[in-house]
Amino acid sequence: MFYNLIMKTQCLIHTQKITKSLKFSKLKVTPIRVKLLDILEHAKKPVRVKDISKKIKSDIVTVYRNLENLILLGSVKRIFLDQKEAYFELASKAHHHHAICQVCGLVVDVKILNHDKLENSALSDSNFATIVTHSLEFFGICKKCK
Amino acid sequence: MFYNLIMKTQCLIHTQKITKSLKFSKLKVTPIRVKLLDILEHAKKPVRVKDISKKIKSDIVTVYRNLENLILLGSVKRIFLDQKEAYFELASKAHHHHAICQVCGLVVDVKILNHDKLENSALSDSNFATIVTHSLEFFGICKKCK
DNA sequence: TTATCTGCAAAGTGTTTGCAAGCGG
DNA sequence: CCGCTTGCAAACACTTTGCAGATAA
Repeated sequence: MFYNLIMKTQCLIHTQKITKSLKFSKLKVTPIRVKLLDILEHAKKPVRVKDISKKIKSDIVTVYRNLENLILLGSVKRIFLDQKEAYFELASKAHHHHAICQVCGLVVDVKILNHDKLENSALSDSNFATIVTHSLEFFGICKKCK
Repeated sequence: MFYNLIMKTQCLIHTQKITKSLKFSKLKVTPIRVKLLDILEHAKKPVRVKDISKKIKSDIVTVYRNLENLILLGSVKRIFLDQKEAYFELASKAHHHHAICQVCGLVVDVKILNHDKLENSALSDSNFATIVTHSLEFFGICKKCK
């Protein structure tokens, strides 16, 4: 009972937060957007457009357009895990990388220290004026598939 | 004069090398394949299918199929620089990364030490059984565009 | 009410597949 | 001559665009 009440309260707070951030971005608060952000917030790994579309039962085009908006606003990041399709993540997650299982496709987050060192090293070797960001993905085999 | 002679000799040697490697792979030595490998060998940055197709004046499908063969044989690597299209590089190039200019699209190679350290760090943090490889791309602004 | 948002249809782009004709060994 | 290779047409998958009706503010 108590647990349920707590969950409901947390959901309420959570939805309010999403609503607030949409309003702040001058985007209308539509059920689709609330659900979309909710999915991203609770996702444990980068999500694909079709997954979102299926979960929230809305047209895939609408999902594309909303993600595009959120990317322009800086709330969402597009991730490249393979050439096939795009994956998406909340931009507010701390900078991290991914390990992808080459057998089953499992994706897990990887935190690596010394980003600055990496980027500085790249800076000096590339003769670029600035390095803005980087993407780093590891490919291997997870314990289940070994 | 001398210079020309040297160049011609070098080209000859080079073509012979390509021919040999194709024969070794049990692939027929066709003009398209020789030209394709020649382009890859002389490319200073990852190349796109359409560039190759245009340069060697052959159907884009043929280029796709030949690249696919060469990838299976381990001679060529597919690179992901953006979501749009695939880029290709000779696999024989030492493992390295790329810095991509967000303004003009310039791509330069970047060599970073300590790959093993990176992969070991990922290994311990991901709970994977093995890390086979990784891809690392830097995004920034080149000196010309600054 | 009005500007924004959504769903459907259709177009665009990169990649793959099927098949008949061409060519290397 | 045989089997691999090529080019063309068409299929495919992901993404974007156009537009009319629906909806949040």
